[in-house]
Amino acid sequence: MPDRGMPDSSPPPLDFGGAVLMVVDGIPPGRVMTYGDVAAELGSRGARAVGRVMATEGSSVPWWRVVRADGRPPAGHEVEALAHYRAERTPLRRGDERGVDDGGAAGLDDRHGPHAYRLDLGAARWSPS
DNA sequence: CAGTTGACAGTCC
DNA sequence: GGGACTGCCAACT
Repeated sequence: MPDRGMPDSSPPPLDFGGAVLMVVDGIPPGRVMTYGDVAAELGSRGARAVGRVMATEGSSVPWWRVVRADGRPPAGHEVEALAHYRAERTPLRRGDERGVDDGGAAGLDDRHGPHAYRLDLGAARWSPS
């Protein structure tokens, strides 16, 4: 058998990114997972590597369900993620929940920054099992 | 082939 | 409770 003149130039069907997308896609609505948890699920500790995948192929998965260990959504998408959290009833920690309906510009109106809201990981953290 | 970057995490002050 | 430094892993230049 003759050799393999063709150095298979086809990429593997399931690489690191594929596994990440699969885990993220397995996160149910109303729940969130930290980058570290996703990486740990893959047997890796490259939390940053997971974030990198989300930045490239994340457009194909509910990226808003993947948040940081601080309880903050991905950088540059805080506002976009907030819209999804409110729609999915994800446990948020805005200092004090006063009803989803604040009646006005509240929600994006923060005194500490453009978006100082945080997720309640203690209640929204989900583990695949 | 090596250095740099990046949608992070964990620990110390 | 928040800010700064270091560590890790994968992809890009």
